[in-house]
Amino acid sequence: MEWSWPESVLSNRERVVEELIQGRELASQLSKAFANRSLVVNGDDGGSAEGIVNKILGSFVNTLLIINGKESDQEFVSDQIQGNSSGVSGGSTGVSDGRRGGAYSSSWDANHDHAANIKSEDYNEEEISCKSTSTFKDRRGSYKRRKASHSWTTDTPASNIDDSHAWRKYGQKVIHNAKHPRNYFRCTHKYNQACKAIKQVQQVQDHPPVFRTTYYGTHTCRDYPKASELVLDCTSPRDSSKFISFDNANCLENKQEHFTSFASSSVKEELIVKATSDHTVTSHNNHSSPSDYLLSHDDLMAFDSFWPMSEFSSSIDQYDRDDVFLKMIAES
DNA sequence: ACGATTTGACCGTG
DNA sequence: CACGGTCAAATCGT
Repeated sequence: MEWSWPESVLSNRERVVEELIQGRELASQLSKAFANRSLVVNGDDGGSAEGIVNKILGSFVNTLLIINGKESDQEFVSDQIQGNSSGVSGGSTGVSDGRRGGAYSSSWDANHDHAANIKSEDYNEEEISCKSTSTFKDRRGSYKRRKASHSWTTDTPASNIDDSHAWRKYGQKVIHNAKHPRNYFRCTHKYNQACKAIKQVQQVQDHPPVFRTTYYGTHTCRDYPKASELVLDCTSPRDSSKFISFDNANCLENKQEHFTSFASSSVKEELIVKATSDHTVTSHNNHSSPSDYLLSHDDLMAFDSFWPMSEFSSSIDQYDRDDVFLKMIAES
């Protein structure tokens, strides 16, 4: 039952999701930057609120470009980003091309060789179902080595930073030329909710201890305290122009309690964030229909659930998202 | 008893 | 063939 829709359709679809997720993560960083003034990103200015805002804008511009099929037009990209960011931040350096500064490489360069990187994300549904067959035991250790799926890295002084997700360790490996072993974690809900999120934690420095956590994949599970309550509802569900609201002061104001409580509980120590998103989306899922080029409900749910401690929540009612996306794409 | 962790085996990739 | 990512039986912790 293999469907073989054009890969570009699927890759674009997934890339849109990844771009949105990245934007959301950046938004969370921004909130942390506000909550914890000491946040540093990768040693450059990317940790400033302004820098993060620019990256967020770049991420969402990417999304629109992917949808429009204009992502290869780098002049267009630069114009869009710089124009937008200057309007918001009062004229900054804008979003870099992702290589400069090493933080959050953007999709338009990361995806030039996208077709060559079409590999399976480990544990797509096909593989899971395959493993439940008679070959389950025989395929022990079988996997597709991850190449460059959406990932980001944080450096922390402790290995057990609370990122508000439930992780389960599934492996530890001595890494060549590394002093410390690498630890592998998957989401606790990998099986009961088919959550694909994993992370790797490795100590990269002794004194002071620095633990590098690399996240792969996105949480599609819903295992965080009343996340739905964090979905801001201060705009009309039908107001698609505020689909993702980063500048809605009312929202932040109304949810200030949530904001501060999350920030204070999750940022316990000075957090040094090194963002190195190697932003190539990989997938060879072929079971989607062409209409899935528009984000599916699951994708949107995944996006919405991805960042549990994000104070910047989608202000859209979940039941209206498909409509909103249709409208957004049409408007773009 | 049950879930989490440990750890050696397995296997794909480069 | 070395390396690194994952599996799963054994073990541990509550």
